[in-house]
Amino acid sequence: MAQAGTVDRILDTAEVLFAQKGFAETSLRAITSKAGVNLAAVNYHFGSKESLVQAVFERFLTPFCAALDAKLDEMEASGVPDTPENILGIMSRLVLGSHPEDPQRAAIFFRLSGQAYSQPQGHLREYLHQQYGAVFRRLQDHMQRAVPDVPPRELFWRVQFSLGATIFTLSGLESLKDISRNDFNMDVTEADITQRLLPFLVGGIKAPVPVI
Amino acid sequence: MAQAGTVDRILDTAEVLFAQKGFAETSLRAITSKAGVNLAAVNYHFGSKESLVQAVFERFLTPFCAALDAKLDEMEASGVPDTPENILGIMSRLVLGSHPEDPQRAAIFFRLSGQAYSQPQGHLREYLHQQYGAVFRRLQDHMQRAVPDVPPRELFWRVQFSLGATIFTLSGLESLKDISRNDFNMDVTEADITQRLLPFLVGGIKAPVPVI
DNA sequence: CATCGTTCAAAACATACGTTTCAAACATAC
DNA sequence: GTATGTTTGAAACGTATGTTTTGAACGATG
Repeated sequence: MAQAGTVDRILDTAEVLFAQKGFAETSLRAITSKAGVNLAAVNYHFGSKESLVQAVFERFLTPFCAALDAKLDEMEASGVPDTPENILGIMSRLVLGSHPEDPQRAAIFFRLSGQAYSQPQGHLREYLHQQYGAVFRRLQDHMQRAVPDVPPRELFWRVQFSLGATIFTLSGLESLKDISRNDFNMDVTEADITQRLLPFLVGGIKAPVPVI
Repeated sequence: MAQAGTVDRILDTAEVLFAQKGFAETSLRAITSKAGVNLAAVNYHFGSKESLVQAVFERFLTPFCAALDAKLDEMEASGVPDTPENILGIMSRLVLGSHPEDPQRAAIFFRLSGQAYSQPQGHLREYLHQQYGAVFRRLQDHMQRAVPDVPPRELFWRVQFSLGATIFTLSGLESLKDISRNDFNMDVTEADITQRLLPFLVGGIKAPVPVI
């Protein structure tokens, strides 16, 4: 099992480079040379570059969704009420605390998610939605109980808006950090942003529904 | 000036293909062959592929920002009060109505914006921010007057969140249309989304600021 | 009509990419 | 120790890319 080192080194390097430069802009040669493995190793272990991309996402999302499921179980068991604040709080604590040993990991997570969502063809997006749609729907159900006055169809879009605001902001955080440093003399971290995001999202989700 | 036809055919085709498949995934050969011009025409008229990308954005954003500036002038002159609803309403009407002869144009606009923002290296993002930062700041000033209780630094991020929710959602609208059709038996248009977006964004921007 | 700057077309160029090949190194089982 | 299946290493393959070159066609100017 000496190849385990190879496979993990490829995944570790690929996830960083994909987040930094995008999928198309990251060559297998860049990955393998930085990982210190042979060029052919990717095709040998993963079959193709596209499968590598999927593998990177699986290694990220499978544990994350499992943890989210567990947290939701815990929430239901302990009788914590369904409120937007509680649900979004669970999410943000999970994301920020998922890899406490490596704080940059959360940033990578969001950059990768942003890449996947803005991928024009969207086949990765659909793959993710079908692979992890169950957890997403469970989250949406809890949110529905939190704001029963918002019609389900309206809430669906509001959750999408929330996703957008979150991923979009945290995925492009590097540029925004510079702007905020120049314009407001303010240094900012991922945790700061999520703290500011929470009331914004709650306000949006609880907003009155216009009568059309 | 017979080349005007060539230049515009290139821009027309490039903007569609870029929106459909992304920058890196769209080759100059795909553009030129679909546009019915010679391969060398891009490098002759624009210098390089990267300059083509910038030219596509300039042709989009320069008139848009000019129109936005005019609308803000008009708003200030007519004494319409600064409220989040009014400001965001101007934006959405502007985006949706900017090319009434081609309703798909708005979708292309957002897909391109999403591409630019999620571009990992972010050099396009910075270019846009420095090129059109003035209008952005003006918009932000109006919003500040609309919600004077929100501290400027907080508002900066809330505007970013709003941008994220908007661009992110409307940039990936094709996939979301399918989901919403399957899960809610609901057909949806760009105008529908912006109508749902407005109260969400207003709720987020006006949300109470937590005491930290 | 001749000339000059501009635009177009076809071809070639150099390079980078994902992938495949094949033999050597390795680990494991008999 | 030999044989077998697995993993690595170096090289090559085929292809697609952005870019450059060269010369012809065109249109205005003198």
